[in-house]
Amino acid sequence: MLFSKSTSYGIRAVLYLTMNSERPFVLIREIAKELDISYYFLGKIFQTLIQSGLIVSYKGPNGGVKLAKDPQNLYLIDVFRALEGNDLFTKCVIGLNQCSDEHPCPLHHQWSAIRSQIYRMLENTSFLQLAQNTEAFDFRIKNKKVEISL
Amino acid sequence: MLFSKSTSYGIRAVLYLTMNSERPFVLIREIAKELDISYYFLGKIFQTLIQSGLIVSYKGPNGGVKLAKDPQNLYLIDVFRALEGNDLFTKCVIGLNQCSDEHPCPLHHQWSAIRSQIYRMLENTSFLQLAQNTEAFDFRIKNKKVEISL
DNA sequence: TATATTTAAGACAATAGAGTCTTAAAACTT
DNA sequence: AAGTTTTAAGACTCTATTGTCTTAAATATA
Repeated sequence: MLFSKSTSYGIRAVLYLTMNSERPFVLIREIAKELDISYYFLGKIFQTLIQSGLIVSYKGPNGGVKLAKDPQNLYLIDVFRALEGNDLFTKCVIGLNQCSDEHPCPLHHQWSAIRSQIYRMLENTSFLQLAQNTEAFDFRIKNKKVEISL
Repeated sequence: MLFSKSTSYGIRAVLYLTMNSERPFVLIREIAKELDISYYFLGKIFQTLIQSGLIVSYKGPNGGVKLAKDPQNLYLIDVFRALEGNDLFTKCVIGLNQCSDEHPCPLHHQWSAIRSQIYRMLENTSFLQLAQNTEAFDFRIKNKKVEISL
């Protein structure tokens, strides 16, 4: 999987905040409920995003979380780096301790090309774009309720 | 990470077998030693590859493992599917239970394009090619020994 | 037949990721 | 000041992956 669960949840949550960026603060509890994510787990994820400086939080009544900056300047790569780290872009695809353009592994060149594309996608996609497209095209951001058959 | 450790080890081991495909059977112990992989763990990985029909094994003296078919017809995607499964190509990139071209998630279209490239790379790269290139260009397939500084 | 070699399979341990809960700290309300 | 709301942080559990070990089964050799 490209994204861990933490990263997937983080991206969806930040997108939710972007789509609600006119509001002062949004409750983590609300985001968790709206996106069908465990409240406790999402709380942990926000701790990381806050420590990374992407999100600002406020305690107490009327508190919650909000974007630390304009969603126009907030990119997928920011959330990815905060939650997933940078290994995808620095480590050898088959796990060798030394692998470079000069001394590549057998998959190095092919993988480098694809990895650059992933990087460009994450680097060039802002949360503002995502939010606008999500609204314009009604993209899905939450799980579909499943019918329980008895 | 694109590949789990099992998949990375599996790819390297199958490549090793391809580069030794003139030999009747190769010991798992030898592969493990040559590639700096735990013998026990590699044994487990070979069990899966054997059950998937990619590898043939033989017990007892002069036994070991070998490719089940010509490396010209053995592709990265085969080992990937056997060890990693097919989730990368079927599941939503941000983990939604329903996500399709008709009802996509916000990253669906961008990710689909990249995912197709990954698929093509895995599908089009045979182990024979990998082995030939590895020999021609002296690609790395094992870890570099690290200097222990006292 | 007895012994050595090698994979097969199951049990087990260690680690990391995912998920839950409790208490503390901060901020507001009354 | 007391109580309520909300995030912060730490402890803890659960699960999957990774890694190790032991025993069984198959094969060859002497």
